[in-house]
Formats: sequence, structure tokens, C-alpha cells
Amino acid sequence: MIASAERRATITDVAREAGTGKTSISRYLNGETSVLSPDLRERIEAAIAKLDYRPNQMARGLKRGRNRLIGMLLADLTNPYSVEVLQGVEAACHALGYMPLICHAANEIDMERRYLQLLTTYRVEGVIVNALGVKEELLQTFSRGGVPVVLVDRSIEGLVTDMVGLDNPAAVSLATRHLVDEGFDDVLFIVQPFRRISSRRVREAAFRDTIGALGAQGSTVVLDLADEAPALAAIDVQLEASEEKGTRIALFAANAPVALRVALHLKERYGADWQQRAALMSIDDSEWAELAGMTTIRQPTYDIGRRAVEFLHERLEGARMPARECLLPGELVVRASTRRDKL
Amino acid sequence: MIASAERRATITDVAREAGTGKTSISRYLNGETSVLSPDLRERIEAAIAKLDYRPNQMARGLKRGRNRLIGMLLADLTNPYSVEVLQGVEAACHALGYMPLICHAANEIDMERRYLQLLTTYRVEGVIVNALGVKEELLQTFSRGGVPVVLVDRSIEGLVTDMVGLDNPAAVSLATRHLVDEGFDDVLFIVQPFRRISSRRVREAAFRDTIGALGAQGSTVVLDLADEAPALAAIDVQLEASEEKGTRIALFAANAPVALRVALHLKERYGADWQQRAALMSIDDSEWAELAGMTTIRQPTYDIGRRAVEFLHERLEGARMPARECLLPGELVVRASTRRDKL
DNA sequence: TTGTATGCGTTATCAG
DNA sequence: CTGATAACGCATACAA
Repeated sequence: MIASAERRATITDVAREAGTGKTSISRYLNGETSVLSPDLRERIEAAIAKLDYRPNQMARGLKRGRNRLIGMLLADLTNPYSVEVLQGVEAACHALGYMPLICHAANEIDMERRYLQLLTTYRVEGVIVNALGVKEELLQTFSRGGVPVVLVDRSIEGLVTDMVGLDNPAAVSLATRHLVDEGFDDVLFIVQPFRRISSRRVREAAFRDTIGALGAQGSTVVLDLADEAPALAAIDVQLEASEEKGTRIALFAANAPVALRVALHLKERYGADWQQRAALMSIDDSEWAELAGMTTIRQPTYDIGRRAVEFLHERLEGARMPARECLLPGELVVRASTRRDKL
Repeated sequence: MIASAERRATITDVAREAGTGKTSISRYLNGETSVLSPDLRERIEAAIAKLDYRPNQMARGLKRGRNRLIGMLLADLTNPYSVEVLQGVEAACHALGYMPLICHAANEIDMERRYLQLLTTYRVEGVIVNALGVKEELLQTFSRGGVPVVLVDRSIEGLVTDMVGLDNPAAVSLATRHLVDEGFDDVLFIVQPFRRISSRRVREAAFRDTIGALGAQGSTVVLDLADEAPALAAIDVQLEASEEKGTRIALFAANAPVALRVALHLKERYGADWQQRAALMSIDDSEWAELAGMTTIRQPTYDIGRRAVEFLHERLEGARMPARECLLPGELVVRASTRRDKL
């Protein structure tokens, strides 16, 4: 029988049990172990073990002004990208002694706002944000209050802060060149409404640039997952035109959710063997990509999460410097869907 | 310009600004609004707005002993099941005014232990656990200390607490009957090592029971995702035997990760049109199930998460009752993979 | 080397 | 109705 009942031991209990003052306990806890006599140290150890004492982080944080809490706002955990970034964040937090306070907006924009409020309330020391649609001012509150902010995947207009994400231009260029190299005459870039999300915007622009530079044929289709019909119809038109003209057309999805939606549509259109009849690739290497034999760009998600925490950590350690931008390279994973001999 | 600089306003600042005492501010914050004169109330409101004041949850928690924090320990966020449960948890927490402290063990058993420690340290009011391999004693610490525990998906030997999950016997029976109804002569139930995980154990047992009751042919293959070769070989043997004998055999994966692994294997074995050549179904309706045309049992994941929080909430409100068990029904989602006319 | 006193931001107790 | 004042659990300046 270790624990008493109902109430966790406090530092005072430990002090009494060890027959000393709270200060010594506090010293022991904070590793100022050299300042303690071996005897006292032993008594303290014993007392802690006996009472199963765990220092109260809340009280600790209240006193010293930092509670080791880091806010992590995710737009959509349903997107494997987010989960992977999260893994990196967690690992880095653990290594650096932080505790991530994970907030999942589930694609709801006011959830996002509410969570941001909550994070304020819990006095997180810093925030990592993969935002859906927060406005610059909301985050300003943090940085203005001395709470560093790191953006992930996308930047926010009017807000200058550290940001880490995929090197979109390079990634899109890599992918587009691959398609052209494989002999596709026409490429359809499919992306969610992109005006307001920087990463989508950059990807779309990079696509047009690359296609242009290569002198190849290509166009963009905007797919709104909340109203898919128009985009799917547009895709069909292109597919049919291509079939008529006898050209080879490739579909390039700007991220995993889009890829899934398009894949489902292709399956509906061509049947179970749609993979033999259409060429689809995408950014984001989701778990079913291998199963579908789909070529992808794999994002360095884990590193993105890790870097984000490191950025935060540096600021928290007092580093004073202009906003940084860390763009990590994506990796082309070639699978059957875009093979030259395919169509 | 709302906020000052560097330091968030405290209740004292607000009191000074409003020309009153801290007590009144506290009263205002806690909704004891009827006890305040309209005039004072207005001044307080103004002061709060002007200073952009946010009460400090840490201090609050320290004082009143509850910080509205709920620990949520997840074994593996890579499993869509977990993410979906999480959605339910988050929604319920939000509705009830709790903040979930999400801990992702990422399939590492000592991560799990460390996180459990951390949760203690942050004095969470309750914990929801989807455990990988924690031992009963670790959780005992919580319940013994008056911190309620709710188990999700699986129970833990030697620990009696509230638990919520899928009604596995019913779900497996439903699935197995479906397969037999569709005319399969033989069913291969594929499951990860199941001795130590109650949900897997129950599913396997339910499978044998149902197959027996139906007088049908069936057997179990144990697939260890860390050492897949033996299981995959075993599957191949069965597949070949079935082909020779000319019988119809179905593969029944006990969860999504297993289903994915098996699907990949089938693709390797049969090529891109493996879906036409093999019949695979699974528990867990992952996002690619529709794409692969795979029949599944969809778990009521969202409700599972919601119920877990509700259970916790009731305990936190002081409900005193024996441990409860909430088993929610799964839903059979029939797709092409198990259609009668298939093979 | 050790202990005392004070305060972190809130709420609760008790007087006015 | 309102406002001092004492805790909550801990860390730290200071004293011993």
C-alpha cells in the first residue's frame, strides 16, 4: 500500500515525512543535488518513494512562469499528413522536456478559434499552428504576448513568424517533370480552393510555372470537397477530350484528401481496374498509395514536426532573430500509376 | 492596441482597472453575476475587454483542485480507429468544458508509461485509456488517487473500471454470418497476436464460436506486423489449397492495420486486380475501404469516444457506482469484395 | 548545508 | 452587495 487515499502528496508532506523543510525537497527535485548532504538526500528519496510523490506541474508553472506546455493546433487529423507531423512534434517535445497540448480543429473554423483561446488560458509557452483559417490577429495575440508561434505547412497573410513546411515549388516541379518525362502530353492539376491557403496557392503556381517552362500542356481544376460535382465534371470533360484525341493525360492531386476523392471518382468511372485506365499521382504518400500503386511525393513530415518544435525551443531559450523559413524537400515515390508503358 | 506588452493581465490588473477588488472579478468570472451591481458589472466587463484578460487555468486549478484537464492516452494514432475515437472525445470534452490532454504512445510501450506519469504530474481529473500494454497497477495509481479511468476498446486484466468499445461478439458474428451467407466455404480470420489484448482475444473467440455454430469451415492466422512472413506464408498455403479444391475462401481481417497488410500481400500475389481474385473483409472501415471495394464492419467510433467522456464526467460529478461496460454495435458495410457472384 | 518567508494568480472565507 | 485576506503547491531570495 503506497499511496494514501484521495489526495496526492504535496511537497509539504514530503518535507514532513523526511523531517526537513520544503526548500530541500524543491532543491532535490530541481537537481541541485550537489548542495544536499547524502543523508538528507536519502531521506528525501525515501519519503518521495513512500508517498509516491509527483510534483504538481501546475503549481510549478505558476511559480516559475513556465509550465512546459506547448500548444499544437491541427486543422485536420484525418489527413495523415497531420498525424505524421504530430509524431515528429511529440518526439521532439519529449526530447526537449515539453508537453504538447494537442488541439484538433476537425476542419471547423470556430473550433480553431476556441482552441486558440483555450491555449491562451492554459498559458502555453509557445504554439505550433497548422491552421485552417485563423486570421493573423488571433496569432498576433500570442507573439505580442511573448509567446512564440511557428507555422506548419502554410503561412498566414500579414503574419511574420517562423514557419516550416514542404519545399512546394521544388516538389511540384519534381512531380511535373516526372509526368512529362514519362510521356504524358497533358497534366491536370487538381487542388482545393487555393486562394486562402498559401501552400495550395504555391503548389498551383509552381505547377503552372513548371508546365510552362517545359512547354507542356496542363491546366488546373479546383475541387471543393464540400461541393465536388463541378470539379468532377470538369475532370470528366478533360478525360473524354483526351480519349478522343488519343493523348495521354495524367491527373496530379495537390494533396491526399484530393487524391482519395479523385481516385474514388476514377473507380466509379472506369470500374475496379481504374488504375489501368487512368494515371493519378499526388502530393502526400498516404497509406493506401502503395495499395493503389499510386506515384506520390512523400513529405518529410516527421522532420517538419521536429523542426517546428526546435524553432520554438530556440525562441523559448531566448533566441532573438528575424522570422525564419524552413522548407524541406519532398521525395518522389514512383509507382505503377505513372509508368511510361502504362496507357 | 489592446494588450500591453510581454505580460498577460492578471486578475489584480483587472481589479485595479475596474477600481474594485479581486473578489468581484472572480465572482464575475464564475458567473455569480446576480450578486453584482449592474454598474460594477459593466466596469468589470470593460476592464476585461480593455486588458484582454484571460483567467489563468493553472492558478485556477491550483486553487480549486480541478483544472478541467482530461488525459487521453492513445496507443496508435496511425490507426484511423484512434483518430475517430478522438473526434468523439474532443467533441464531448468541448461540450462538457474539459480540455483533453492527448498522449500518443506511437506503439511504444514505455512512451505509454512516461505519458501516464506526465498525466499524473499535470493533475488531470480523469483518464481515457486505449492502452498498448500498460499493466493494471499503473492505472490503479489513478483510481486509487480518486482519478477515474475509462478504458477504450480493450480491457486490462485485473483492473475493474468503466470501459467502452465495440460489441465484438455481435460484430464478428454479423461479419462471419455474412460471409457464410454469401456462400464462402472457408473463412480465414487474420488477427494480430491476441493473447494480451482483450478486444483481439474476444474477436478471435467470437469467430471460432460463430463458425462452429454455423457448421462452417474456418481457421485463425496470427499476423505479427513486426514479423509478417510466417502469417503471409500461412495465408498463401490456405489460398492455394482452396484453389486446388475449388472452394471459395474469404479473408477476414480483425482490424484495419491487418487488413492493409493483407491487401498489400494480395496485391503482390494476384497483381493489380487482386480485388477480383480474392475476398477480403475487415473490422474497421478505413478511408481506403471504399476505394478497394472492401466489405467492412464500421465501428461506432465517434460514439465510443463520446461515451467515454460521459462516463468520466459522471464520475467526476460524484457518481458512485460499480464499473460499467458499454458495448456499442458495429455496422456491416457490404461492398464488392464479398459479393456472392464474385469468385 | 539547511530552513524561513514571500509570492505566482485564483478562489474561498469571512467580515463589513 | 463588496472587499480584505488566507490558502492552493511550489520555487526562490535571503538568512542562518
